[in-house]
Amino acid sequence: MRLDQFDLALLEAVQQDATISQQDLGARVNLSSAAVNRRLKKMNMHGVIRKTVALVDPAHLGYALTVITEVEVESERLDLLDAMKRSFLACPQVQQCYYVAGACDFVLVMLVRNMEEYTQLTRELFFESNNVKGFKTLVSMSNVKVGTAVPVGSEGH
Amino acid sequence: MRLDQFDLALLEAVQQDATISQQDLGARVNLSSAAVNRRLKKMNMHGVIRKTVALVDPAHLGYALTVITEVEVESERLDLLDAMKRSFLACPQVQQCYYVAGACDFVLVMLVRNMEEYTQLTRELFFESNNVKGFKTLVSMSNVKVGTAVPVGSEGH
DNA sequence: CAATCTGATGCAATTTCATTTCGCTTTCAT
DNA sequence: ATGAAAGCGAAATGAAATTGCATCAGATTG
Repeated sequence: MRLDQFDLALLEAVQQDATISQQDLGARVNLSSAAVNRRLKKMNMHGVIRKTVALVDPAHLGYALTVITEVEVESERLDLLDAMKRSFLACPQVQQCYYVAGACDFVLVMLVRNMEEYTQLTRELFFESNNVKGFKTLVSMSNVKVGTAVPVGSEGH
Repeated sequence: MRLDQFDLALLEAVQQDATISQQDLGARVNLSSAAVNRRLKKMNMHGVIRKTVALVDPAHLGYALTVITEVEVESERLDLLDAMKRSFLACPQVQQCYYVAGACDFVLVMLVRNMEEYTQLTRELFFESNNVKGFKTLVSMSNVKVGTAVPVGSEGH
């Protein structure tokens, strides 16, 4: 799908705040609300906008700790990796999981209430997997930036 | 702010999809649309819901690569750390930045179009900082999970 | 124990917003 | 030129959010 300057401006706006009315969006980018509606609908259908969600403050739900874990696997057999991926996907505390090339194999970003919850999770996710050679835990002292906005400025793809 | 079962159910729902109408939400949790409206407004005001945003697919904007960088700093002087934090915050490609205890000092999750863009960013963010002892780059081969939903089930805080 | 205060509810009226329709303009390839 | 395709704005329609109001349950107090 081809995106013009209007689309990009809309994306930039709704990435910051999806509650702005289409009228206001139109005023901001110089378009009628009908045009805004059509463009947003199209971008939703084409998957440019994956979804629109409420971002909840973890602290208010008791999730005070962000922990980053680097996991090294024993075997790279595909079925074993898939099983691990599935267990990470299924775990609500796992906010993000990347399968990476480099020193380790998986990087996880997790949200936990306290260290006990984390150690409990390591048991479930790592020890019981039988395919984890080792893991390194990094505890976040400060979540400097936790953003969701994809850069939109500069050139198109 | 105290959250009851209704609030939690609402949070769970709007974390998945913030476009559901308040009527439908009400039907789902057994509440009138007015009550849903009031509860959502309250949670917005109290910061339980930080914001509601559209999640954009990076690939559609040409951001094909996710890179994780572990940065080790030279000095932990507060003013120097703050300067670094600010430069990370200001960089749109930096999706997340954590200041961590452990082997390294910062963990960054970045979104870039290609490796060139990344090496360019390392120049701006790391080499020009004069406070980076070294950094390790992990390239994501598979973004297994990139979620935003804070766990809501189980016990309250 | 009764009075009262608080916070939250549902209903219904109102207002705001999203969505569709329609006629018009532009672009581009015939 | 000409017709098809794409996109626009204004206005009509339909849906949703918001608010006023009467009410109710639970806690607090005299």
